[in-house]
Amino acid sequence: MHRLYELAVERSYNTGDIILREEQSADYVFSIRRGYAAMVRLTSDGKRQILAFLFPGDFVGFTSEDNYHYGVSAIAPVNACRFGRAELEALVEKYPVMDRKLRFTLTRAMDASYELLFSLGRKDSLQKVASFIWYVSYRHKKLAQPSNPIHLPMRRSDIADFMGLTIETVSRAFTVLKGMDVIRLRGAYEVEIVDMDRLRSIGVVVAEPAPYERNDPDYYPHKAD
Amino acid sequence: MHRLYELAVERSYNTGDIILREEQSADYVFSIRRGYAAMVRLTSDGKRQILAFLFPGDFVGFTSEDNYHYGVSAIAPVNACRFGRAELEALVEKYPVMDRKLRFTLTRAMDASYELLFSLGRKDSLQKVASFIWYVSYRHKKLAQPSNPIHLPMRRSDIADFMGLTIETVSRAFTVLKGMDVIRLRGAYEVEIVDMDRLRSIGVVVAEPAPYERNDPDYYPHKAD
DNA sequence: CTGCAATCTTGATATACATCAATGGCCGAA
DNA sequence: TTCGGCCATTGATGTATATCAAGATTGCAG
Repeated sequence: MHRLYELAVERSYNTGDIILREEQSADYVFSIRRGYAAMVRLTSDGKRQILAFLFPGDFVGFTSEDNYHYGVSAIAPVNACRFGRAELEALVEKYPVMDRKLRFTLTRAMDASYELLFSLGRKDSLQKVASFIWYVSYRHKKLAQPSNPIHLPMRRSDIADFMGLTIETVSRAFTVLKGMDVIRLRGAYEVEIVDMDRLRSIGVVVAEPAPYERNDPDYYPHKAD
Repeated sequence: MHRLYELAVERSYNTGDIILREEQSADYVFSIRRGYAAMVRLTSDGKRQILAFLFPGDFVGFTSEDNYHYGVSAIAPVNACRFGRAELEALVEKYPVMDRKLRFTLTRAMDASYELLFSLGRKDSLQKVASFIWYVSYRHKKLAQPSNPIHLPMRRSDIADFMGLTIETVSRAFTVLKGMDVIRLRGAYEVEIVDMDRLRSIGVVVAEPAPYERNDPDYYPHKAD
C-alpha cells in the first residue's frame, strides 16, 4: 500500500481551483488527503450539476472513457495525491490486492451515486435537504470529525447544484427545518442537529419490508439449487 | 473466463418477476444473458425510482453493504446467470485478471450512473426523454441490435420512473418530439429516429469546449481560509 | 373477428419549485 | 472599529410538471 504513495505527486489547491478539467484526457487519478472538492458537470445553457462531493480519503478520476466527463474543483483548500493512470495500472498488475481495494472503493462510490439518484428523482425539496444534512453528518462521523454540530464545507449554491434545486429553495428548506426544531443554525455553515431521528425520517424515505405488491413471489427466497 | 460460468446457475424470469429483493442479504451477483431488467428503489409513500436498466451483458448485485439497497425485476423475459458472491471472490483471488475485468465493468456502470444523475438534476422533461431515446438506441447499437427503428423494452411508467417524471409527462414529450419530426412512432414501443442529430442536440446538453469561464480564481470567493 | 383490459394519449387544473427582486447578515480589508 | 461586497434569506410572481380525469389505442383471449 505504501508502494502506492511512492508514485504519487502531492499537490495543493485553493478554494475554487480546478483539480481536473472536463474533456481532459483521463491520465490521472487523485486521492483527496485534506479538504473538500466536488465533481462537476455543466450544461450548455449554464446550469451546473455536482455529481459527488469528495471528502478526505475519496478517490476521483476513474472512468471507462478516454476523457473525463466531469470536472473536479476544490470547494475548500485541498491537498491531494495525483497518480498516473498508467503507473497505477502497472502497480496493480504487480500487487493484485490493490485491485480488490480499488474495486471496493468503486463499489462504495456506486452505492453513494445510487443514493443520490434516488434523491434527485423522487424526493421533494425538504426531503432532499434533510437527507443532505444527514449525509454530511454521516460522512463527518465516518472520518471521526464532529458529526453533530457540523460544519458544512460547501455553500448553498453547491448544495443546490448537488440536489437539483436552486439556492433559494435550499435556503427555504433550511428555514423550514429550523421552524420544525429539527436543526439550529449558527451562521450559514454551522448546523446543529437538534432531532437526528426526525431529520432522518424526513430525508431517508426508503420503503418498508414488503415493497413489491405487483409481483408473484414464486422465486423468493431463492433456495440454493 | 469460462471458469466463471462453471459456477453460475442459469435462471429464467418472466416479465414482472423479482430477480433480487431490496434488503435481502447481498449473497449473489447476476449477469443478464437475455432480456431486460431494472434496478428499482421504492419510497415509503409509494413512489419508485429506477436506478438503471439492465441490458444483456450487464452485471448487477455488487454492493459495499451487507444487504442490497435496491431490488431488481425483469421488465421483459430474462435469462440470467447467478453467481455466489463468496465463490466469485474466491475465483477472483485465483485469477487476478478477473478483478480488472470486474473493476472495468463497475467503472462503466459508474459513468452511466453519473450520466443519469446529470439528467435527473438539470434536464427538463423534453431533454430527459430525448436523451433517454438516444441512450436506448446507443445501447442497442453496442449490442449489435437494430438501433434505428428501435424497440423500447420498457413501458412509459418505467421511463417515467427512470427519468424522475410521470407517465403523462413522458407521453407528452414523445408527442412533442413527434411534432418536431425528430421521431416517429409505430405503436408505443417502436420508435423511428428521423433526425438523430437533432435528437442528440436536444438531449445531450453538455457544455462546450471551455466550460469553466465562470471559474476564474474568483469563482469561489470564499477564499483560502 | 369481437370484446375487454391494460396502457398510452390528451385535456384541464393544481402546485412545488424556479425566477425575479429586495433585504439582511456575515466577514475580511482598511 | 467601520465599510463594502458576497452570500444567504425572504417575499412576490411565473412556469414546468404533477395530478386528476376522460378518451383512444393496442393487443390479447376467446
